Order: sequence, then C-alpha cells, then structure tokens
Amino acid sequence: MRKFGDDSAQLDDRLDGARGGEVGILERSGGGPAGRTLALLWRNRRERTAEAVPPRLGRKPTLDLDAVVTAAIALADVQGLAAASMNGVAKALGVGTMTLYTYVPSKDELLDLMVDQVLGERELPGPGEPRPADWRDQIELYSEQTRAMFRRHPWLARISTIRPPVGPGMLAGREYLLSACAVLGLPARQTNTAALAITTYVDSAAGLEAESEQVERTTGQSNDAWWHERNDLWETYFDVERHPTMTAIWNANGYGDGTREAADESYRFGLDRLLDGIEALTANQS
Amino acid sequence: MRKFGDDSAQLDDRLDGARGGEVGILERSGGGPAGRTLALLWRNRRERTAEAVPPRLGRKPTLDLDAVVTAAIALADVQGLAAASMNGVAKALGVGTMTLYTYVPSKDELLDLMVDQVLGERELPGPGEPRPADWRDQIELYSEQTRAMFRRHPWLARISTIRPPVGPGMLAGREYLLSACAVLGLPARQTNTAALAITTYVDSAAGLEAESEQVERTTGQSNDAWWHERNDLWETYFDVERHPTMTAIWNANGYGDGTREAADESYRFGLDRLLDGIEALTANQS
DNA sequence: TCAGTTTTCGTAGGGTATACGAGAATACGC
DNA sequence: GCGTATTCTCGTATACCCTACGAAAACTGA
Repeated sequence: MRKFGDDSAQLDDRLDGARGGEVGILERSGGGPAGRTLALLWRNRRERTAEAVPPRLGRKPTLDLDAVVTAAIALADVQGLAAASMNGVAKALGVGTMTLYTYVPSKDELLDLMVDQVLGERELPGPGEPRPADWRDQIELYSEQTRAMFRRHPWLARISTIRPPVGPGMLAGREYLLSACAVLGLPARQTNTAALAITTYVDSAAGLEAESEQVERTTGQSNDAWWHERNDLWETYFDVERHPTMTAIWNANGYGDGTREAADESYRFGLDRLLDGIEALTANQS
Repeated sequence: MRKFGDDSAQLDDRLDGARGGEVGILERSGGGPAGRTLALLWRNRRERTAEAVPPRLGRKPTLDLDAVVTAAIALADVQGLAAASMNGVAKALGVGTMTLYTYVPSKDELLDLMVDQVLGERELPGPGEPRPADWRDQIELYSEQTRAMFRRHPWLARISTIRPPVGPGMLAGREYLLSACAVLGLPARQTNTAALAITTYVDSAAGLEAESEQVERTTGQSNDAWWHERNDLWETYFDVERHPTMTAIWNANGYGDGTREAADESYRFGLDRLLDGIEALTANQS
C-alpha cells in the first residue's frame, strides 16, 4: 500500500469538476488526501455543499463510484476480502484493472468507502425518529443491527477500525449509539466511554461470530470437526496438571456444544453483563 | 495462502526424525496438517512425548525453528507485520528465502507459531503458584499482561483469533483466566462464558490501543493531527441536526483529550463495568 | 571413497497494487 | 464539419508477495 508516489492528478481533476460555486472542494480543503477521501465518502450528501456537476467535456464514464464500491462489497461478501482485488473488481465490472483508478484513488480508499457503505446499511433510527422506549432495547437494536451487518459482510472483521472512514455511515452509527447511552443521564464523558465500551465489545464479538460462520462455510469444516482434527492435543500434549481448571470445566460440560444457539448465548451474556455494569452506575447516582 | 498443493515432504521427514519410540508423531497422529502444526507448536514441551532426536545424517541445519520464529517476531515488532515476509525474515537471518521452508511448512504456520510464542510471554502464574487473592486483582493481572503483550507486539491485533494456534502459550493464558473466573463459584458454563466475554473485551480494547499507538509512531502523525486533517468534516459535511448527541457531547467536552491517560481511563472503564456485571451475578446467587 | 541423507537456495510462476503514457471518445468553438 | 481540448480507458512495466520444483552442497556411515 502506498509504496509509490501519491500523484493522482486524474482524480483531482474529477473532483474539481464536482465543484459548488467558485472554488472546488479540494481547493477549499487545501487539496490534501484527507479532503479528497472525505469528498468521496460524503458524495451522496451533497445537499449541504452543492450539487455534483458532472464535467461536460471529454469521454463519458462507463461506471460511477457507487458501482465500483457495490461490486467490491458483493465480491468480498461472496468470495472473501481477498477476492475484492483491483483486478477482481475490474473483471466483475467488465473493465480493465486500471480503469478503477479513475473512480478511486487507491485500494485503501476503496476499502474506506466499502466500510462506510456497509456501516450505513444498518437500519438505525435517526434523531426524532421512533425508537424503543427502554434503554436496553435501544442498545439491543444497535447490537442486532451490527451483528446482522457483520454476518452480511464478514470481511469487516478483518479491517482495522483505528482511524476509520469518517463518513455518513460511521457517523450515523455513532450518533445513534451515543444518543441511546445519553438516555442514562450520565456525565458527557461517561456517556462517551460507555458507548466506546459497547462498540468495543459488540464489534469484536459480532466480528468473531461472523468470521467463525464464514470460515465454517468456506472451508466446509465445522468448528467441531476442526477441534476433532486436533485430537492429538489432548492425547499427546495436553497436561492435566498444568490445566486443572480447563479440565474441570470440560468434565462439567462447561464448554457447551458448538451450536449457533450456544454462540448466541455467549454473545448475549457478555453484552448483558456489560450493560448491567453500566446501568449500575446510574443506580448509585440517584 | 495455500494456493498450491500441500505437499511438504521435506518437513514430514524432519518431524519423523523427532520421533518418540517406535512410531513417528505424524504417523501416530495420522499425519494430517493439524498434527504437524501441533508438533511444531509444542516442540518445547517434549517431556510428555519424548526427547527430540535430531537426525544424524545429512547436512547440518544452520538455523532452528526458534530462531526463525524469533526473527519474524522481532521484524514484525519493529517494522510491522508486512515486514515479516518470508523474504524479509530470511534476509534478517542471512539465508535464502526458500531455506525457511525447511523449518516452517508455510507462512500461515509461521504466523501461528509467532502468535503462540507471544501469548506465552505473558507472566501469568500457573496452578499452585502464588497469585493475587482478590478476584478482580487476578483479572487485572491478566488484563495488564495482555495489554503489555499487545503493546510489545501490535501486529497481534491484525491476526484473526478464530481457530487460533492451540499451543502452550494460548492454553496457559486460557487456563489462568478460567481459573481466575472460577473463583467466583459460578456454574461451569457461566464461568466459561464470563472468561470468553473478558477475552473478547480485553483482546479487542488492548489491540486497538496498541495499534493506535503504533500508527502514531509509524506515521509520525498524532491522532489529534489526524482529526485536524479532517477539519473539513465539521465545516463542510457534518450536519448538526442529524447528530445532536455528538454535538452535545462535543460541547460538553465529553470526548476528552487524546492523551494516553484518557485512553487508559476508557479501557479501564469498560473492563470495570464488565467485571461489575459479572460480579453482580454472584451477589444474586448467595 | 562413495552412497545415502539432509539442507540450501536459484529459478519460475501466479498473485498483489499501481505509475506511466498512448489512444479512444466526447463536447465546444469556429 | 473540423480541429482541439478534455476526459476516460487500459496495456505495459515495476516491485513486491508466497511457494513448487529441482539441482547442488554438506554431512555421515559403510
């Protein structure tokens, strides 16, 4: 990634075309790469800036950005993130590989766009829209929408969430979660950390869940079969004296079966305990 | 990964050499790839099987498996996971790239070995060894050791933990955490799910923290500077009406500064709330 | 000394992202 | 209707990635 220079005059031109008034977006924003990425992320919310005016001159484009992003997502959903290579996406769209670079500055940027797109797919009520009355039900809604998102797009779990795409999808998700946490009436700082703790757990647990199911599907090997393949572990290497608690839990059947219901129960257990802990703060306050 | 056939007769031979008695490990285990990986993971715990007998015949090896794994870890620590390519590791060791395949069947296996190695670096008391008396202090120990591990090896956060390497390092970590959770006297099933919830949170939060610090180091750009680069967001795209809670928290200074102390506080807040929730279960029981 | 065994590693082949530049397609001014 | 400026398309080349294959080197025991 970003091994070579970062020229991309092509795309600058394209974005200068989408100008709103006298000055192009990139000029107004200093033209940095962050400004360019923001312009792409927020392309569908142009009301606040200006209408996107497509350039009149030159050859007509055969695609648009949405088509590229959508194709990349579809490919990653079905065949895994590795299949969403520039080559793969181009082939799926029936164009040459390099054609994609007319629409997207780099693979990294494409990933950002994919991520924000699917983050925005979650059906979360905006401000003023009807939502569950109870605090926990509001969080539950967030949790279930996020889980469903990860299940639809398991590749999400393999993308780093530090310095994420700051697009409409991500912001809508955060706004909803924060507004749900705000119901508790905690101080602003605690409201934010509570929301942070919840995303940390939900994103991680939902990602693991989705990835696990995906691996079962793509390898055709159930998790049980995978463990069974490691039968040697217990017979040859595992030392009961060194692992008394694991042994005890095993003997008490504490590991559960590998069913989806058991995984679901684990997921909910962790989230419920976390919410219990957060809720307890308000009880002490009043 | 694993694009081509999976022959690796070379390594089978090597492991057959490390036999314990009449029958080679791989024969006893059916010779599957899982058995081979287990043999490599547990190479330093041969007491339970037999001594590793190095082959007398043939050219002497210039390296050993530990040297390869250690070099790969060192490279990933300093230069990032991408630097730990087969080529990169070989260069660091002063050998040809393909020489590594004498010691490791594939890059995937090398990653497994790296992961189990660093998991085992955590200084967690084994069964019978002295440990903190209080339950929370025991968890705290696990949490801090794990955080330190992620800080030393930020690349860990970018490796999937589904179907992890089932080696001595991973098992020691799980044993300790489970034994700490067992103190609470919950049913076996709940003890396990509680431990699962804790790892989910700790691994994720510690990984994010470590990755964030690493990105600040390697890009030379602080998180504050990164946000500042996205100044446009607020000026051009952000809609206050659509994001009232974010706005309110911002105005109440609820996002905190980007200092390490603030991140530490967030981390602890989430973990403490989770532990509160788990602990509350025992209160209801008695 | 030589045969058998093991390790070393160059080469080749298929994958990845992307810089560069030539050519095709379109719109506008004349 | 004809340049010409502009824009999009995409083949080629470069620098990486992993690893199969096979020849040569190094070592042991007979």
